[in-house]
Amino acid sequence: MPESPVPTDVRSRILQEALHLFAARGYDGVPIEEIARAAGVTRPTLVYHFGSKAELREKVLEALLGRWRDELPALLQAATTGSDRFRSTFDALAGFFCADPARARLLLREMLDRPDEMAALFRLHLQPWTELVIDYVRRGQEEGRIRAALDPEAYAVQILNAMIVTAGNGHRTSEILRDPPDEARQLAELRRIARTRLFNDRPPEGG
Amino acid sequence: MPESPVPTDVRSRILQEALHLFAARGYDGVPIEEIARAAGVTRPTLVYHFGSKAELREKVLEALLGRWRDELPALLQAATTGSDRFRSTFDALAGFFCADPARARLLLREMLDRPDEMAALFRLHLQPWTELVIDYVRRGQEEGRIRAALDPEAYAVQILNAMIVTAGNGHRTSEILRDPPDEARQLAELRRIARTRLFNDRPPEGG
DNA sequence: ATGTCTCTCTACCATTTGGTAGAGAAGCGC
DNA sequence: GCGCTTCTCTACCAAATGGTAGAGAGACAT
Repeated sequence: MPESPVPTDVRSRILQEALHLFAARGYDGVPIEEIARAAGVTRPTLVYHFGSKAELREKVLEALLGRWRDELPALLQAATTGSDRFRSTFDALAGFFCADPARARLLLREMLDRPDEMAALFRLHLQPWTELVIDYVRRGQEEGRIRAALDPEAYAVQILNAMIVTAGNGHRTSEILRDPPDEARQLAELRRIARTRLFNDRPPEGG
Repeated sequence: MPESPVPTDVRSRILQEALHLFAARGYDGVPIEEIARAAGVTRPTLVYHFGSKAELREKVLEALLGRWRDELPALLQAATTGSDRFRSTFDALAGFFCADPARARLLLREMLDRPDEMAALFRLHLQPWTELVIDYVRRGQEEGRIRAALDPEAYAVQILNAMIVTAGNGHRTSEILRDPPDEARQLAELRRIARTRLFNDRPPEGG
């Protein structure tokens, strides 16, 4: 169970508890009183620091996207040095969300609750990186390494979506089945799905 | 915009409005007063018919899963008669959710809000069908038509998840990009992703 | 010591919300 | 007509919730 250490700073503690509670039960499902209690303070202290529940929501989201934005470059750069660039990139991205499933769950919830604002935030923080990936795919297509019939934008959205859902809901969503695959199996298959669709011809299959 | 016709029956009207409002803003985000108003009655009338907000939630979910369960057999059977069984099955399943995106969104929300109860309901209503699909994949693997390295359970969960997310959030979630693909493009690419991963060797690519 | 700034608390308030009580209307068998 | 059931309403209530007021404690510079 990947749990972050408890920060000493009050604001950080509130942000962290809010992230986990909002992710678990949704913005409307969690009274700020409960967030404050989890952070070891009272409600007025919370609103003193954040002004209102709505502003707390913004700050939680901003912190999450900010961390993503700050870690993405390092992740993607590290992904260029390994022997299997596809795998490195995939695992780095998946690792970010699996490090704390609450991140993925909060993103899912916010995309459902406020799709427009979320789209704007995504564009603001992440557009350069998504375009970088898409350009990379396009180049691969010109060079013949990547399937020509692949739709780069749709492919990227699909794989990213699948990753977020799996990271956020992985161990739960699969319990439809008699022998439900665990998160690791799901991520491994997702990686194979993504890889098989991506590259033009790959001798049998690895991981 | 796929909109269902307004039922004359009060209970059905309430159920339909509840489905759409819960899907749009979540169970905790919608007062039953608003649902009642949308259905053209007052709050006490709603609770007269459904007992409580929680029971209304159950009935909405039950109606959704029930309809799915009732339509699935016909869909899957129709899928066995076409020339391209994979495409028929995929499109039939996608069509069910795209007919009203609120269905997919409600499922997503409920999986986030109450994963355990949802897993139980899924098992109850849908397990036979999922197992049928998985057995079909296993047989295909034995016959060599389907990739041996494919994890049937994980594959099924991944594709189903992706379909639900795309149907529920398709036109929104992709707005990260400068040139966002519409839902049709996303579903088409998802179908190619699923097909490419599934079959062992398929001359170039179709749809 | 004194004033100021930061932070936290207790006590309070207004609104929203789910649910209930009880009355009234409409249909129906008799 | 009369009683019974079904359905809907207005009026009301109690609890939960977001937010405010104002006091007090501590740090710190002067």
